[in-house]
Amino acid sequence: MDVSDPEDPFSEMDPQACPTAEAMDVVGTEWRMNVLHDLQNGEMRFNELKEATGASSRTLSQTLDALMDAGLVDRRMEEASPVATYYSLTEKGEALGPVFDELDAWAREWVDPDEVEG
Amino acid sequence: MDVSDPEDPFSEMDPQACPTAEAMDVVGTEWRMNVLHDLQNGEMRFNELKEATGASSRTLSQTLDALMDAGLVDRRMEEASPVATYYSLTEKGEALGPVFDELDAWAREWVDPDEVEG
DNA sequence: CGGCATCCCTTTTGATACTG
DNA sequence: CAGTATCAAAAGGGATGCCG
Repeated sequence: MDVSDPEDPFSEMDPQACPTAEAMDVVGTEWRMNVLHDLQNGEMRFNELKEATGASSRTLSQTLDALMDAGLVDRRMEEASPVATYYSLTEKGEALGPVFDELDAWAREWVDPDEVEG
Repeated sequence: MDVSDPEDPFSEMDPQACPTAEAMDVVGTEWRMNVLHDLQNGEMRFNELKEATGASSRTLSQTLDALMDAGLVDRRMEEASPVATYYSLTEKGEALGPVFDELDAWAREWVDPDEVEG
């Protein structure tokens, strides 16, 4: 009479069950994907990312927090007066490049701006 | 004093600006990615997806709705008595295969179950 | 400039119940 | 089995103000 069904392979979606599930847990939000995508072009400052993604400072801040926490993004701060912060991909983050490349290819092939049919 | 800054290249993130942005708009949620990923292995029934993804019937229903709306998923219903519905990827949906392949590869390479360092 | 705190509204999601 | 409807809780996200 255990709570969890013994027949069930993974009672409640253990992310461990499938690495891809873990991956989606980390990358699976639009904000995170957008930031990651934008950073593929190299390091960017907070406000640059803010404008590029359209996120509010609060949202961007949280997103970057999550990404740094996941080890996908690195922060570099300059000790200057107005403070300059630069965000960039870690090796782990850059390793996602191929994923975005494929997504990009897919988008260009299947997501047409006007659903062109002619 | 207009609300939108004339200097701003794309006042409010036109998805059209970048096809990839569009793509992320369509695939960029964990539920959608999970369903899409699960369907890569072939057609599945509603309840199978429900158990596989851990989504509630309401959530799964909405997710499938969005995916069908985006033309990524197809529905096939059998006119039997208890009603059997099967969901599968459309050509457009299957075209996302490489994306998941890459994501999978990345996950296996960078997302270790125990963060193994040995 | 970077980013945290607060207020508050919107969206998402889960339970639960009900229908064909 | 495959959903839909309803309700209430939780998370997400924007606006604004403030501080280092």
